[in-house]
Amino acid sequence: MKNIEIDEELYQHIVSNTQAIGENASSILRRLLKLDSSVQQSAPLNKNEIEATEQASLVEKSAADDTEIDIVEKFTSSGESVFNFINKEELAMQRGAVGRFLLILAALYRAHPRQFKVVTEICGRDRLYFAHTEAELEASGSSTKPKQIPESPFWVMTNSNTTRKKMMLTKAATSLGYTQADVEKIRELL
Amino acid sequence: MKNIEIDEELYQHIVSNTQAIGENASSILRRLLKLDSSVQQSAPLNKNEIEATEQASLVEKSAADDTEIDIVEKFTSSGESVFNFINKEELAMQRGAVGRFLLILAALYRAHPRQFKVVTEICGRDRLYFAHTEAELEASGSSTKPKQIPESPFWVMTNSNTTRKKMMLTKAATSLGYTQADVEKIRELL
DNA sequence: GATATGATCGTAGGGATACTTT
DNA sequence: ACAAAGTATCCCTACGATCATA
Repeated sequence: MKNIEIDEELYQHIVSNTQAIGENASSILRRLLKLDSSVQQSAPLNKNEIEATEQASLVEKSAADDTEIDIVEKFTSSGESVFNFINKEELAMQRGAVGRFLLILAALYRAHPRQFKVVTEICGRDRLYFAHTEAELEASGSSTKPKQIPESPFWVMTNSNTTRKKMMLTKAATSLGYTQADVEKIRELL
Repeated sequence: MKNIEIDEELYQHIVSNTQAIGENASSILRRLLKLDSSVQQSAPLNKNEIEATEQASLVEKSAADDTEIDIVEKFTSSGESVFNFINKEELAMQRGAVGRFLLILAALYRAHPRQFKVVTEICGRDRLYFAHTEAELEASGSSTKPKQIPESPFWVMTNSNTTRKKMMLTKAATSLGYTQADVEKIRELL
């Protein structure tokens, strides 16, 4: 993802062409510029079709990268990489970074429920970032805004800027054994 | 100045259209979007809007006050009711009533794109509740908080309590020809 | 300084409720 | 004066950039 700076008026023009809740700038601009979008969002695909498509492209991409064959095979054979638990549309629908953050973490947990506890070691100078209880996080700082990772017994600290949330994701994915390339992909989901 | 986040590929597309050393993003985008560099033009109609407009005028000409028969025929022949466009999980995921409200309206629009314009007649004492543009709603009151109904050319007024939002849904569903029982089901989705 | 981390506080959305109009 | 209907203010919560601190 890249950030560009544009003037107020142009910004309003883009915003006024939003066609879906939570639609991002890229999607709007691609429509306005009549560029192909990688994901066709208006097509009435059902869930199975979407999943099939996403998995296909995932395998394709990973298979092309021969330095990481071992890990790729492990993930794809067990079917347990985060990418199998990520729903792009659900992500896109989130109002802010916190929603996406939690969704990505939930996917990581679902893919690695047993190893997930290693993320517990990721923390700041004083503050804990991940824990099993809300209270632990609250006790480690002020206004940590703990949130439960959906469908998991873990909690995360949420009071940080987006940069730090990305860093947290990066560390978590790395701890769980993802390759540099996949870590990057995960980070960019936020 | 505003910052927007766009994907890598789109960024490259924009960069590759630079026409002067040091040209900024706004300037490039304005050229690509064919926007005047001094005065904001009104947003060009998108495909949906154009289609809706054409369809609307057709309906107007052919069936001015026989809307109901039209609808009944549509139900029985095509079997396209809102319930085919409602995704319960998506609904449940919404943070507040506004999100659900918009999703339900979007489903109603998808099920009845041609007849949907009848909802335009639903309004309060001064405020318009539904319209084709944000500006119309804004002009009809203060802080009306207009929101676009996703994937549709319609906008709704959003600054009301939940009770009124339910009422709006009830009226909309009724106008579109749903039975008392189905109207009730739709209302309760919110 | 320079860097890393913390957490305050400005901003925006949501919608109940107090207020206004009929 | 009272009620009903409708409006929009304003309080609350969430988010996360930015400034404070180590």
